[in-house]
Amino acid sequence: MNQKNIATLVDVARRSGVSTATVSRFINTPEKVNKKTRDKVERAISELGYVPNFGARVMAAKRTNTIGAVIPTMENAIFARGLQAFQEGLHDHGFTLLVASSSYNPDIEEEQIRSLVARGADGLLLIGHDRNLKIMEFLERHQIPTVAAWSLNPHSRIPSVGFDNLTAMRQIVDAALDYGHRHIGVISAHTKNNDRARERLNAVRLTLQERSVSPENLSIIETDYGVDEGSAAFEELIAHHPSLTAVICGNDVLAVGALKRARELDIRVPDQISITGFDDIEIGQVAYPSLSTVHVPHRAMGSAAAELLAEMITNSAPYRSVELHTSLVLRESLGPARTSVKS
Amino acid sequence: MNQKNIATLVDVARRSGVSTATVSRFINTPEKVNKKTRDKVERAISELGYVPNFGARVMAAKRTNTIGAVIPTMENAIFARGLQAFQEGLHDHGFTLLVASSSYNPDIEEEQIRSLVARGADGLLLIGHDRNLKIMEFLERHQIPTVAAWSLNPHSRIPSVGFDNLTAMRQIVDAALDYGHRHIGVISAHTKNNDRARERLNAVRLTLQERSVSPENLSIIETDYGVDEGSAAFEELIAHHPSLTAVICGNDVLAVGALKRARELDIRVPDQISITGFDDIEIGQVAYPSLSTVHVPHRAMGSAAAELLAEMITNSAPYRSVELHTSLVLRESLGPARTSVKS
DNA sequence: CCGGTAAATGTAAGCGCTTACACACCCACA
DNA sequence: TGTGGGTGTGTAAGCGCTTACATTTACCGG
Repeated sequence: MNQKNIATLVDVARRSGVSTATVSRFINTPEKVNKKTRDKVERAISELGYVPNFGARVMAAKRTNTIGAVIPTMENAIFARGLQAFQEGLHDHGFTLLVASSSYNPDIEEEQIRSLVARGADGLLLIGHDRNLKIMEFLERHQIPTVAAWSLNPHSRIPSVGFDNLTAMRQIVDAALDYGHRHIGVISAHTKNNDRARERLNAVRLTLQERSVSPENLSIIETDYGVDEGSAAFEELIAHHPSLTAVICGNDVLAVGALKRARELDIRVPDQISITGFDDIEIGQVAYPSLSTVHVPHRAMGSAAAELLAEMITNSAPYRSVELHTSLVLRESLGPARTSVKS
Repeated sequence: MNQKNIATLVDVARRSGVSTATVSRFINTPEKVNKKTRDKVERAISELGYVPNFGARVMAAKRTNTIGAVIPTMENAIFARGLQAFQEGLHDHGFTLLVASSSYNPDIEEEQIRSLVARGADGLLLIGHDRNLKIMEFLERHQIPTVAAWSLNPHSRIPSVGFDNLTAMRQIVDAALDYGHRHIGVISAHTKNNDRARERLNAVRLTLQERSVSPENLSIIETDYGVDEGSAAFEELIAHHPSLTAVICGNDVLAVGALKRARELDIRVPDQISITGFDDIEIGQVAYPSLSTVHVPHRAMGSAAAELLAEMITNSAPYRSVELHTSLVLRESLGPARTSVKS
């Protein structure tokens, strides 16, 4: 025991009268040690309250059974459900999940990735594909199996587990156009360093173009993530563009913020204006009116990511991506465009 | 370099023509290294893309600048905001946060605590005070500074950063009674292994008793955490107890579920029945009708916990708890009891 | 009773880092 | 010119574990 009074492997070995190797075997491959020895060691361990030192273990064995995930934020619900499923999936494969958040800041993301790798993460889950070359090379050099989720990019050096944000967003834009909306506002998350937001925004542009709606009828505002931010953006949008009949939001949280402000301003949704979201998280179904949105299979995505990563780590399986599909959820907040253009 | 092609301290030392000690100093205490040497080492490090091995570092230095947090769930929003503030506070003190979740299962919580400690966490944030003696002793033996949040317990061996759940819940029960409610339902989270839920439930019992409302007028249902669980509990409650005029929920998520089901059943809130929450998370203000609830200063709690923990680690400061205060948030979902007892 | 094989255990060499201690300078001062 | 005291560096001993390899033990058939 050292001054901190913490038992080490050596203490256990001494106490149970065997060698350190045997104790180590007891911990890692108990079937290779004799039943009687096993009992002795077990007793010593519990008497001493011994816990293997993780750092030492990693150093000697070079694997940690730990997977790291770096997500943009813990504060909001988007990633929570998928992450929970991811964690459950990993658990089934004997891995532990460590989560860190980047606040949507690429420098912090890089720092967190390095920190997780230094901590011996056997694999990594990242969100999206937007990150600089340096960090990608770092990951390659360290040969850390990595997958990117919530996004799909066949050109990336790392496999994706996710859905095509462009196609997904198109579904709901098409729906809005089908309802007759021709003057459309968009509340988007910041598109810088965020491929998901960028693709969703792009989807709006492309769909309008395809269906011959003039770009002049499109008003876009980018904002931070958050309910209040969504509210503020909504108010600004309709103040400057009173002719809008639909506001497409980049995610449910922004949409719910817009919904809330609409109610506060006595603007009836969807009678006077339609509002749509993206993600299909709980907040959208309890909102009033309930939110029309794009359903993302968060849990399936988390599980698939866990599966893929486990595969990559244990069999060093080849590059493989998993594509998931989204679906339209039509609830109350999207309705026909009002006939009179003036409110 | 080893077979994995990862640079080590030795490689850096060789490349920059100095000793390993100097490289180590460069990393930990650069001011003790001569400017010229510093430049050489710096160049070598960046050329090699060197990252210190965390395990080795921990083993040799015995501190990690890492704080662990074990929360019951990531899937829902309750802990998210406080945790984000906690993380920000830690960051200011140079600590990194690692989060693990226990799914409200004490065995998993214990496993996660051990895992975090084995990983060299310098300190720990836990939720509430309900845990067995064994794990408390483990923490003491390893001398891991630990604080418990979201709860307050002067008798615990570890300091609290939180609020008195009993007092807090009383505020809203009193408000309901003031509105004339005398037949009250409660949708509580499971109280086993959850001191917060237990105290909140207790608050309802005590308050009714003090104000001479018969326990027979109180109907309690315990359920898992979740919107759908709240909905189901609400439906069951009113099916069995049609005379209820108010339903007090243990948290906002359950309350929002109740609200949602009420709307689906065409029960007008608060005209026919009042519903209250606890926590004051976003989902409550976007719900319809908006939720009357108890505001918990999540961010302040997270910051205070970070402060306290940093203090405990760096100065090994003495035991000190921080009490925060909650406040009533009256929105739409709580109103006067309907005069006719029958709906 | 012996050689041979398999099972169980021990020995000891690292893993990549930090840090106590030793050593080499260089400068100021007497 | 010799001495005291910085300042910068180097040397090398661990930190607590895993694991290749060596050794011992147990048991088999002949």
